[in-house]
Amino acid sequence: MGEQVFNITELAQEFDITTRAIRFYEDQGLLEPERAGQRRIYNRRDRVRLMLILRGKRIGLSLQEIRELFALYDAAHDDAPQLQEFIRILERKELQLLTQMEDIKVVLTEIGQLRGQCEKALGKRANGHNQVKEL
Amino acid sequence: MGEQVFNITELAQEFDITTRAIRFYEDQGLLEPERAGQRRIYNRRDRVRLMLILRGKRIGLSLQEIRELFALYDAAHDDAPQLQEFIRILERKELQLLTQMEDIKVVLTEIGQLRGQCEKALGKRANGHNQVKEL
DNA sequence: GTTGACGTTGACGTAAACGTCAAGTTATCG
DNA sequence: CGATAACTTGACGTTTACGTCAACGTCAAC
Repeated sequence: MGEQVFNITELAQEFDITTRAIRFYEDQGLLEPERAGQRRIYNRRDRVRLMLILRGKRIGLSLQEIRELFALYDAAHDDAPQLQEFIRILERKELQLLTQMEDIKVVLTEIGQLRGQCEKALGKRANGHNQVKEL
Repeated sequence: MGEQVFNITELAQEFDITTRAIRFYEDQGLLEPERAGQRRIYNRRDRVRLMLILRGKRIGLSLQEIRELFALYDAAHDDAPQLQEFIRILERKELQLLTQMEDIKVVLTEIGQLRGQCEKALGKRANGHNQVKEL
């Protein structure tokens, strides 16, 4: 019943990234897996961290920002000034993300319009709904 | 009645970027302003392009991707295969953007929870004053 | 024992997106 | 006219996020 663990290639395959990337995240202080000798061993918590890293990247955070958030979150539980700082960062991020979502909505709308125009130009019927994968 | 035009520093200030960046976008084929002698003169269409570039960047497009979209959009009006290609690119982007929006929603939710925890830890009341924005 | 798969640590290379000079050009103001 | 500000084109530097070797360790299998 030992905790479930993973090695580096398993994680790399699961998340479709390279082992190099994972080691790089460790260099940057984003992961601290156990070692068995010199081999890295990742537990479920490490795996969650990796997921957070990748999601952070997808929404446009730099590795440094991700590290700062991790660090602040870790430190924040017992230090009031840190908590205040953490809240400020979160609020800034929240505003950025809301802007980003607005941008995305605009672009999605435009994409829809452009696709409509294209299909019209191709003589297709805009038959109500355009199935996204019919090519 | 002459068309409204701008110089490079005006645009830089308006969009809070450097002139270097604007020239760089031109190097990359994203802008082609007129010239008065060697000075660049931007019209409203150039300005719109610049806005599109910046919005593209905000949603995570590379300059190359932005250029491809511009090029395809320009060419797409009179070439059916190009139109098909354009549609494919748009659909791929659409899927990416939907994923990105999902990520953002998740993070916004987490941010809300974290802030709640922090404020609780600080003994504050969630007295409503900081509802940064509603979805 | 050695072969091969897998893992490790450096060290160096690379692409994107600019920043930062340097050195010259043009417009304007007094 | 000269000074100054604003603009120009290179050319090289910088940061981020890895990729790409090279050289070595290790462990099970043959």
